[in-house]
Amino acid sequence: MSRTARPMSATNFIRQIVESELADKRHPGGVVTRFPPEPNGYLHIGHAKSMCLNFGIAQDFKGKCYLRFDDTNPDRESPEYVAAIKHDVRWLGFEWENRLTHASDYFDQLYQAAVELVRNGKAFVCSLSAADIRSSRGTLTQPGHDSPFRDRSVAENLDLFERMRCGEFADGTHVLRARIDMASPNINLRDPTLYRIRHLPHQNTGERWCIYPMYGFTHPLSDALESVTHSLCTLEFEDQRAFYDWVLDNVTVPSRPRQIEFSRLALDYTIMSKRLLTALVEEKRVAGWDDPRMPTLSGLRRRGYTPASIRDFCARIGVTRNEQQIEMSVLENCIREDLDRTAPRAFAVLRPVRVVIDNYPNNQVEEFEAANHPNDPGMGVRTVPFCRELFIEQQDFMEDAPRKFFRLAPGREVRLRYAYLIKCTEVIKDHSGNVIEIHCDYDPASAGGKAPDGRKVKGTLHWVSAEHSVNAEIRLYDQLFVEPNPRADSDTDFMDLINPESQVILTGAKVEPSLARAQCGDTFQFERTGYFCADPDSAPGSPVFNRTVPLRDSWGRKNPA
RNA sequence: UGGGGUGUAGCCAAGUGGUAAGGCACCAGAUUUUGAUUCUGGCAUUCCCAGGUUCGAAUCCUGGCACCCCAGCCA
Repeated sequence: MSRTARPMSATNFIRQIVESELADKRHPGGVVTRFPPEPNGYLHIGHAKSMCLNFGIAQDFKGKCYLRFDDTNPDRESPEYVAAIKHDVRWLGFEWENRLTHASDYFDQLYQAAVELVRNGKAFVCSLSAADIRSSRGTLTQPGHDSPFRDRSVAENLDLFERMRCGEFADGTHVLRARIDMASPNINLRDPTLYRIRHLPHQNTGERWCIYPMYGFTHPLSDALESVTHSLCTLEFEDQRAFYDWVLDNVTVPSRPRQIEFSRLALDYTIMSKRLLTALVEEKRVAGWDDPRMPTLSGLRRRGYTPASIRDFCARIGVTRNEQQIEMSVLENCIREDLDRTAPRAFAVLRPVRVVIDNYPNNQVEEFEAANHPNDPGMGVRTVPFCRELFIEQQDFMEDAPRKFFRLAPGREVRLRYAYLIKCTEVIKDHSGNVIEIHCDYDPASAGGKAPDGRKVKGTLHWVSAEHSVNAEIRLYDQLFVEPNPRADSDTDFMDLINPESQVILTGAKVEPSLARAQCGDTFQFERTGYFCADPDSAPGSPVFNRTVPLRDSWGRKNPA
C-alpha cells in the first residue's frame, strides 16, 4: 500500500471553483493551499477532512500545500503538539516537503503591516480594559460606540505601539485595534483587536516578542505572504471574511488570496471540539490523546484505523456548506472494507469455555492448515495445533438453543473450522449453574472440517487448543458517548454522557500461537469476531489487542445478548 | 428586517430549466468451512412550505418557516 494519498475521487464545490478559475488562467503561479493547525492539541478526524481537501487539491491540480502552524497564542501552544501534528500529517499520507511554516515566521512582516495601518490612520492603540472594550462593542442588535482612544494621533499611536513591542507595558494595558466601524452590523468589523500584549515565551520565537498578533490579522497576511490562492476554512469563520478582505485591502501585500468556507465535520457519539477533547485528557477520563476511543488521528491509529480508510471516509462524506452530522457506520464501513482486504485472519477466543473431545486420543496433537485469507490465496496459510482439549467462545454454546442457533448445543453437531466436526454429548456446570466444560465426540473422518458423507453442518466455530493457545488481553471499544450529540443539551455536562462500556477489558482471552509474536500495529481479523490491532502495551508472549471494529453480525443484531 | 449561512430519503450527497446519480444504513434473496466477505433485487411520483413564471421547475421569481454561526485582548 502506497504511503501517498490517493486523490479524493469525488468533486465538490471548492474543487469546482478551483477548476473553473484554472480554466480561466486565473492562477498562473498554480494553486496554493494551506493546512493551518494551531499547535494546542492533537489532530482529529475533522482535521483529516481539511487535510484531504487542502493537500488533495494541491496534489490533483499540481499545486502546493503548506503545513503552517498557526501559532499566535503562546499560552496555549507547545512543541509537543507541533511534533504530534507533524507525525499525524505524515501518517495520514501527506507531504509538505519544504513548505513547513509558522505564522510566527512572519511576526516581523506582521509588525510592519500593523505599522503601515497605523501610519495610514487605519489602526490605533486602545487603552481600554478588556471589559470596557467588550461593553463598548455593542450587541448583536445594537451598534457599539467608539473608543475614547480612537482618535489618537498617528505619532502617538506609532510611539505607543513601538513601546508595546519593547515591553514597556503590562499585559492587558493596551491593544492595537483596527479602525473600521463600530456601528457595523458585522461585529467582526467593530474595530477588532490586531495585537495584544503577552509577556510569555513562544514555542517558536522564544523571548523575542511580548506582543502577539490576533488570528484575524495574522491569517490573511500569512496567506498572502505564502501566495495562497485558496484559503479554505470552516463555516464559523464566514463572518470574518469581511475582515480578512479588509486586511488585504489595507495592507500592502504580495498576493491576493480568497477565503472559502466549508462545513466542519461532526460524527455521531463523539465530540470534535479541541477544548472538550483536551478536557477529557486532562481530567483523565480517557487514557490520553491516543486513547483508542478518541476521534483523534492518534486515537484512531491506536484503535487500528488505517490512513487509507480515513482518507476514504473523507472522500465519501464530501465537502459542502451543509451541517454534517455523520453516522459512525460510514467510518466503520471504511475500515471494514480496507481491513477485509488486507488483514490476515486468525483465531482468538475472547471469552473461553473448555471443550473436551472424549473420543480424541489423549496425547495426540495435529496441525491443521488454515488460510490467512479465504478470498486471497496469495496471503498464504498457517497451521494451527489441535488436541483433545480446546477453548471455544462462551457465546457459541447454548443449553436450550432455538432452532436457528447454528452453534453448539446438547446433541447438536458443529464444525470446528479447518479441524473436525464435533457433537456435544454432555455439559458440566458449577454449583451456580455456569457451564464450565462441554464434552463432545468428534468424527475422525471429518479432518479439515469436511463432512465425509456430505451431511449438512450449518455452524462453523473458531477455536484454539487449550494446551497451545496463548493468553492475551483484549480491549473492546465502543462509542465514547451514549448520546449521538453529547453537546446537544446544554444543561447536561458532556462528561456525564461518557459511555461506561466504551472500553471493556478482557484479560482471559486465548489466542492461537501465531499471535504471540504480534507486533504493535499489526492488524488481524479474528474470525467471526472482528478486526483487531496489536497495542503498544503488548509484551513478548503476552499480547494486547484492541478491537478496531466488530464484524457485521446479522445474528447478533437480531439476538442481542 | 442586527449580520452571515443552510434546507434533496434515517445519515451523507450529486444535481446548475428537460422529467431525482451514488455511498452508508435498512429490508429481501443467492453463494459461503467466518451468521463475515461477495453477488442480486428493493428502498424520494418528489427536493422545507405556499404561491408564481414556463410546454416543462429541486433548479428561476415572490412570500413564509425551520435550523446553524457571530458580541475573546481564542483560533
